[in-house]
Amino acid sequence: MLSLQFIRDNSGKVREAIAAKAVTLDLDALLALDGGVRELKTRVDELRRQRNEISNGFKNALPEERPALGQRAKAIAAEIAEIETGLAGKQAALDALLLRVPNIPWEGAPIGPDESANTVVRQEGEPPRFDFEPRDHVALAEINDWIDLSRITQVSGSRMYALKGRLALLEQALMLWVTQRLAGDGFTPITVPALVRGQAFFQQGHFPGHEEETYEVPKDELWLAGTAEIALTSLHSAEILEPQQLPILYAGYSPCFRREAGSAGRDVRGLLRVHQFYKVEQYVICADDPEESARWHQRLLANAEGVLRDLELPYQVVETSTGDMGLGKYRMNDLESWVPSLGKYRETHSCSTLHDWQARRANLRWRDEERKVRFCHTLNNTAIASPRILVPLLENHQTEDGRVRLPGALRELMGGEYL
RNA sequence: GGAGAGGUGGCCGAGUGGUUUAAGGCAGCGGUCUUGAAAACCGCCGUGGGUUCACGCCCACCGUGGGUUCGAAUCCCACCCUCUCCGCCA
Repeated sequence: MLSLQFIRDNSGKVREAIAAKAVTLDLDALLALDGGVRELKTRVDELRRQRNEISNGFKNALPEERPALGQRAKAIAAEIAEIETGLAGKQAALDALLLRVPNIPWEGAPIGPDESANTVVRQEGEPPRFDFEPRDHVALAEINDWIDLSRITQVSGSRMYALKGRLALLEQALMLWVTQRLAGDGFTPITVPALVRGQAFFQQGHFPGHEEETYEVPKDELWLAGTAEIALTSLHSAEILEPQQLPILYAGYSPCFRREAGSAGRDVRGLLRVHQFYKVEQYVICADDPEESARWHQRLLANAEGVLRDLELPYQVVETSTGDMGLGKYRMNDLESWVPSLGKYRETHSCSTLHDWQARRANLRWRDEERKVRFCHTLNNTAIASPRILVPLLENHQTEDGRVRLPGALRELMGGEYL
């Protein structure tokens, strides 16, 4: 969400953002509604003032004057009610449009309609060259009895999986390993619910628009979040934070649920795209200083790169295009890890700066040094998400005999050189 | 699932129809005093919106939405939420 004031004053910029992000939104209709709402509000406020004046004088009026005063107040109240009916409609329409106004993207973001416009910033590490026929992660896991992909479908359907043995252990070890390194870096480990209210999705920015991708539990009016970001954004909603509370750094762990409704037929094999997974998310609430949030963006990115480096995975940093970054984002960098069986890099991390777009929705504010109330900035990035990370991890580190050699950083945790 | 209690400003806590943004206290900010600090004393201290060059003025907000009334934090109705106890339970 952007402020109406900003939209009014910068309609050109907003128009460019709407085009760059390929959003369907009639800005002129929005501005017209805004004008209408303000005009009606001004009239209603003036009528209210008149009514209040009468009410306040009522007690001191002579008894014989009171009926006439009452009549006038009632007439004004009727007029107010009539205007308010129109006002409510306009306001609701305006609010609905306002939720669809995109954030202004970073000037350096490639402009384009979708991921085809994304650019690779740099690549780190060398994709491995195997002197044998490498297996994909499903084959590797099956050889080692680390996975059940077929039986589990009778329990839960497609895009479900069961990890077993050392691989099940590895998943939990990875979560702990990543959480501990973030905790050592000043992030507060926090475990949050995946079941959240619809309101939290609106605050985070996923709703309206992405309900189809989200599991709903209608009986309890709850939804299953696809990321801890939903709960973490909502956690401090409507708060006014003191300067000394900022920045807030979280390493949020949660199960994540995604319907993958729009991705039928894509990545159906294995662990790449599943309905339920587990994730440690880096989350930052900081002051609304673009330079400061830019620094946090780099820090979140560096943290994620550190994880990939220590997992000894080749990866590339992607500058996400305007059309691919989503409505609320200012800047987005994906990290894509090398997946040998596909012969390409696949997204394992996604780092986003939202400026105050999300904080406005969540009504998340802070009081600056001059005691002025301002919206915060929020950022987030994956720290690790499993089982997706297991795909490059298994495939890049496989040996000819079907084993998986662990990166040095995990050997102590897993008690051995091999998984 | 059953029963009860309660939702007032950053926090605690008064307030049951009339200028109530709302007593009082705590916290915070500024000042006096002090070598400094503490204490004491004095002052300031909610959010959003509209309007104004500005000082300011106006409107709304006491969980939410309706209703009664000239006038609602206060009365009525519905709903939501939180807490406690019991039951069930990882």
